[in-house]
Amino acid sequence: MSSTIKVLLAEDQSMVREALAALLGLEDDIEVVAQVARGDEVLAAVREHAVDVALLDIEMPGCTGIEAAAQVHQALPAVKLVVLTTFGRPGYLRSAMEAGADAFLVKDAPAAQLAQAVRKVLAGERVIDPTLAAAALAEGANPLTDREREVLRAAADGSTNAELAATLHLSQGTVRNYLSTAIQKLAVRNRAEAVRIAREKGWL
Amino acid sequence: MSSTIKVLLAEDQSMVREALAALLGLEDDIEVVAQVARGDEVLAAVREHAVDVALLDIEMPGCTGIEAAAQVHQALPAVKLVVLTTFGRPGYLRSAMEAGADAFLVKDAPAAQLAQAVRKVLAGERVIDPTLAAAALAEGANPLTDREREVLRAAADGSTNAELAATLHLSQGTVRNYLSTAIQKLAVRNRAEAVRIAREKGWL
DNA sequence: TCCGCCGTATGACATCTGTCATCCGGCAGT
DNA sequence: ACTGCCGGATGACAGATGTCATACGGCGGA
Repeated sequence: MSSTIKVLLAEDQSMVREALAALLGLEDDIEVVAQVARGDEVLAAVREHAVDVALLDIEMPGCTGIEAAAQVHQALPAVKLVVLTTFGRPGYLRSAMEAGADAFLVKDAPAAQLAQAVRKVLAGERVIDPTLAAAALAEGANPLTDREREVLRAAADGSTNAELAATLHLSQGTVRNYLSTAIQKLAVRNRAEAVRIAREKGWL
Repeated sequence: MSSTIKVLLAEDQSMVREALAALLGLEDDIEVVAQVARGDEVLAAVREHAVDVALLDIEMPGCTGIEAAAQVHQALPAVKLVVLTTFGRPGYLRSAMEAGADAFLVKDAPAAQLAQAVRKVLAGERVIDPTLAAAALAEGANPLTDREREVLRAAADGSTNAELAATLHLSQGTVRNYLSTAIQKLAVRNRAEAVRIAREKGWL
């Protein structure tokens, strides 16, 4: 391999993004050819700059890094995808893998792993934290149905049943039913706990 | 000034911390002499390495960057303090200033501001985002009493009144009273919304 | 000294939430 | 064709939550 690895960085916080760029800039074989701050700008930037590896944060405006990964994976399957996240939520790992990600890193891993991951995915390897992989397998899949998830997500901001019913075009009773089943599936006592647990697991 | 500026970096996510170190390492006049991942390790590290400027993230295990700032400010008032945070919550800015911080930066500001802020605080200047300063002044002070805040914080995880009463050694009725007054002060409808709003404002 | 606020508590009341049984239509698998 | 699950709905009920009036001791300011 003679030429450098072309990397795109997608991360909404400029300071973190540019800091990561500085970090990768220290590596001789890696070049950050593009930076974006929104999920919905990833695909175009990857195309434009003939990127080898895209480094995607999950929490971004526009669309999540996981959705961006899915778009890139479908349009340009040769591009390698590294998903980088603050939260080591097992559900995120699962979704990232289903979206076609080649690596999944949490931001509290040592910085050296970043450049290593870039090189490894380019060599065809997959990079996943074994602890997290175990957790993802242990906890099983998301037990919530689509509707239950939507209602729970809408309830996360403290909306009342009446408001939920209005915004989701459902009857109040139905809202209560969905929340009730979600509460039972998550083995908790009330909607607030349900929201918290679903968030922690990356199921929201 | 002939010698370099000695900086301490406190940030719990290693990847971000080391990336910021790489960023600051590009500056000739700045040297990162210490890195810690916990708030409660800041003071000792500042002492040990004769730090000129401490760069503190707010969200950290052990204690928050704001608490760490207060400790350092009291013990070693000559050390300059830069508070760095993901969330531009006006209440955070207010607390940081009260704790003796010299600069307050949000992570989605341009990376170049970081090194600049380090130099400016050392020159005796204060660095504060004007928009955020305006927001902090506009929203006024935290209207919640100590107890109301504690109860609200304890309620944030979805605990029930009975659980709150038990952990806080209060009667259930008192818990309800505190939550009720907090709900009214924040002009919301229920505890979940109260938690959300208080979080957003940095009052929790 | 008196007023006001805080922390704490009680009781009563209205409303919201969570549970359960039951129902319907649609759709996928066997 | 039958079964099960999903989305959607109703009604009844129990328990949790939010509101209000009221009370008491302590403490700080006018």
